[in-house]
Amino acid sequence: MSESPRRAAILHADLDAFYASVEQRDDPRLRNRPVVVGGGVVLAASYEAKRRGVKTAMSGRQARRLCPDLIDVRPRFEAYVEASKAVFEVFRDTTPQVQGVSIDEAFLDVGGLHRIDAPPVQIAARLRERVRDEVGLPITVGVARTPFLAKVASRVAKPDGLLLVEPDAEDAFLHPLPLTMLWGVGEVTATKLGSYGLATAGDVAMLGESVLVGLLGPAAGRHLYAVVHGRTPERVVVGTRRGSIGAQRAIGHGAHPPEFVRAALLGLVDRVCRRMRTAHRTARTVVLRLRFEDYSRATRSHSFPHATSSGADIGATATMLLDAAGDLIRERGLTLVGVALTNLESDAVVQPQLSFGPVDTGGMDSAVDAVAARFGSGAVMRASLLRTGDGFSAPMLED
DNA sequence: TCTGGGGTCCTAGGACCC
DNA sequence: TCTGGGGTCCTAGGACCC
Repeated sequence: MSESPRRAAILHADLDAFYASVEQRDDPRLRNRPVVVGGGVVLAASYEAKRRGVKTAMSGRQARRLCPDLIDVRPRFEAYVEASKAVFEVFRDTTPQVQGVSIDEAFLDVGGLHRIDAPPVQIAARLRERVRDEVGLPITVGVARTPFLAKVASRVAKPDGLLLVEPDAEDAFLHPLPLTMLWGVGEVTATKLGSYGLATAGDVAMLGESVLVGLLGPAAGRHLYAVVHGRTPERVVVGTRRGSIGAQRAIGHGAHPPEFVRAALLGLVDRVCRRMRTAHRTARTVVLRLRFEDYSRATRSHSFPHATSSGADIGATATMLLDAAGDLIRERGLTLVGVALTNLESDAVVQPQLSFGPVDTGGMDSAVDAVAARFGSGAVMRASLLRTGDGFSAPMLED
């Protein structure tokens, strides 16, 4: 195995203040003005608002206190989905190796584009122009050897920027950065490390891996060690499917009648079941999410022996979990209820399970023949033959 | 400064199996 | 009678991301 060339060929493309930029694009009166999208809570803030201290997830009241001339716009999610699709078309037109991260960002591997006689930075510059011209939105691109470094580069370059991190300048780029600039280091970890006098990536780079593992646990410790030494995976990951589908609803403070909570929960169940069926998925685990007056949280879950998409089963299970959490709810006061479906499977797996067998005592070959005779040779390709006490049985997993 | 609606991944204990 | 190690699944909680 030969050493791969150290080349900055990963782009991280990240739309700036995405929801707010779409609103400013569609309504000229909002341009160059401090704009937030969202009602009670800030979902997105334009850079004019950010410069005044307004941040995502801040309450609307707090935001208006900081910025009295703030313009508050209701979200238009369809418009954002539409804009996202248009931007991702530009991404995929640039390279087939696109790894979506969220509605407004993606990693692009442009290392395999030998036909294009341009270095990755030029491809990145062209991408920015195209998104600006064709979709009308500002986008920042970081270019580096690994997705992680590209992500940090785009963070540093925001807004409306382009930043290349050359492979031989990675430490010089990374080490002066405060820990919170590193993707995956949040408030809790930064505070913990800060209590040991560690403020920058360079500070952490002086520590051994075992020290970090002792501080943060095996996974987080090893990950951060790899991060500060530039040893993060070089490839983008394409073709993964989501692992859970959920919905939740804030129901406000104060007492809520149990029937109200139950109805809200069943409404959420209905929503996630629809989304799941549209995605041709089934779920094996139902998770009830709760949040309380004191902002503490709790989850309750139940797994089925087999995956299902049945709204009736999922609704009954969610209701059962809610009833079982009755004491907790009465003690702490409920402010949010949610449901998530996890352990998702492809719905082909729970197509009618044709059970067949035991078929033979002669061995695998005759079992295969018997299944082929009954269901056609194609079925054998997709059947699992199970050895039983007296031969083989063939549960038909797909039809 | 008290916070909306989506997600991902990791940890840890207990049950259960070999 | 007491004693391993290793693995998987389930449940609950927590950190983090946008």
